[in-house]
Amino acid sequence: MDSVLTELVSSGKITDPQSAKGRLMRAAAHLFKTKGYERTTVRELGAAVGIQSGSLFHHFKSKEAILLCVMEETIIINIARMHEALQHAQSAENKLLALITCELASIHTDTGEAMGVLVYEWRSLGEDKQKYILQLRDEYESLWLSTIEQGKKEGLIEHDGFILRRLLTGAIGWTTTWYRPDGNLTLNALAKQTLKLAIK
Amino acid sequence: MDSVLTELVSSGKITDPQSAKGRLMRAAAHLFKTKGYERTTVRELGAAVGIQSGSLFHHFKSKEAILLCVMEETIIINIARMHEALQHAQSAENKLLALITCELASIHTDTGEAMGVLVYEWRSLGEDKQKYILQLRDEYESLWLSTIEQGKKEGLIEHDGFILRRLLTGAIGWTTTWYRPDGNLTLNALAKQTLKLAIK
DNA sequence: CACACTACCAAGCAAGCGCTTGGTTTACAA
DNA sequence: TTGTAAACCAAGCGCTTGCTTGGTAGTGTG
Repeated sequence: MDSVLTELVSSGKITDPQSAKGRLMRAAAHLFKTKGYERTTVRELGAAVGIQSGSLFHHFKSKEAILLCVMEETIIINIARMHEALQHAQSAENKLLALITCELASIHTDTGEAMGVLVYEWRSLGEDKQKYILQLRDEYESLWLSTIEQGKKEGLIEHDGFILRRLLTGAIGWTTTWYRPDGNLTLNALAKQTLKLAIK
Repeated sequence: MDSVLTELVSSGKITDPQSAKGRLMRAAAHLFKTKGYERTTVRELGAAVGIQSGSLFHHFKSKEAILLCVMEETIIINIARMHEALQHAQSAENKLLALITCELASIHTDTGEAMGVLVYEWRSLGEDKQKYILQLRDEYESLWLSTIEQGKKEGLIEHDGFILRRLLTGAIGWTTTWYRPDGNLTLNALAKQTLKLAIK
């Protein structure tokens, strides 16, 4: 467990992955990612952690609350990790590479399944919950946009900032469907290839 | 209605959009895209075209069959349109621009909602149906890969072909979440910006 | 020991789901 | 006019869904 994660757990900002609730959330992320939220039943969810379906509602007040919690904590973790990664980079190119690597890692390491849920299942949230998640997302995106702006000032980037970020979001997010970390292509190599899209 | 579409309709390869079945499929694509397949009920589907829910099953043998039909015809249409577009381009750069423009158009014009369904709802298909759709998809992808290979031979492209195509797939597909054709950015301008990612 | 609290189970309710059924209307050809 | 088939309706069946309820075992605290 990395230091960013332990810090978040001990400060109470996210659920301890070791706890019963944490294990439930991991199981939920797995099922929501592989089967989709709507096709996952509370009975499957219960069985995945070895309890009755009704007992879930002792930990969460609804199925939707589980989904929300998974999404919320995933964003919080990855915002924190991105902040951390940015601190070790100075030039725009290094910062951009750090962001790309971070985002790829968020999809292909521990938070991977939850990130998939975040992207594909947000429509299953009620309207007000969607707004809340979108708000967290804006915080995350501002880290990207300010780095890209620095890149434009340094003459590294020609594209419009918003368009470039959105194209990159798609390119990186889509890797969830094809990239496998245990294959020939390392995550860092993929990050470099992706960086090459953005800069000349 | 473009000539490619009329040809496909009159040869019986796809359903006439004017027919009752065609209107139903368009309504289904709209609901599946905006609400998701699982969250769309046959009662809503019926109401959208002004018939009882049970009457749907006169046209399709199941709800899943509607989804499959929407996906199938959408790929067929867009394969045909891409073939057509490639015939008017010679250089790798022009061909690549044609492919990008075509794919963007597929997402943002008449087949747009159905394309969204194709990308986001394939997990709702049974296993054998998924395989069938994947097969059609391979046909579509081979058009991209051969064009990219031509680009590498002409020294236009540095990236690995498979990786580049997949990054572009994501970048283009993601535009469904943010690009609006009625805004300031034209579809052709967006295509050019996207092309700039791929080539030096 | 008594009390409170957390974590859970067993049972099942109300609602909504996809789909079936039997019958009616409409269109058109013989 | 009659026969046939397509298009549709009204009703509802059987099942699954998310969630509730009432109760119980285990654990720590005064």
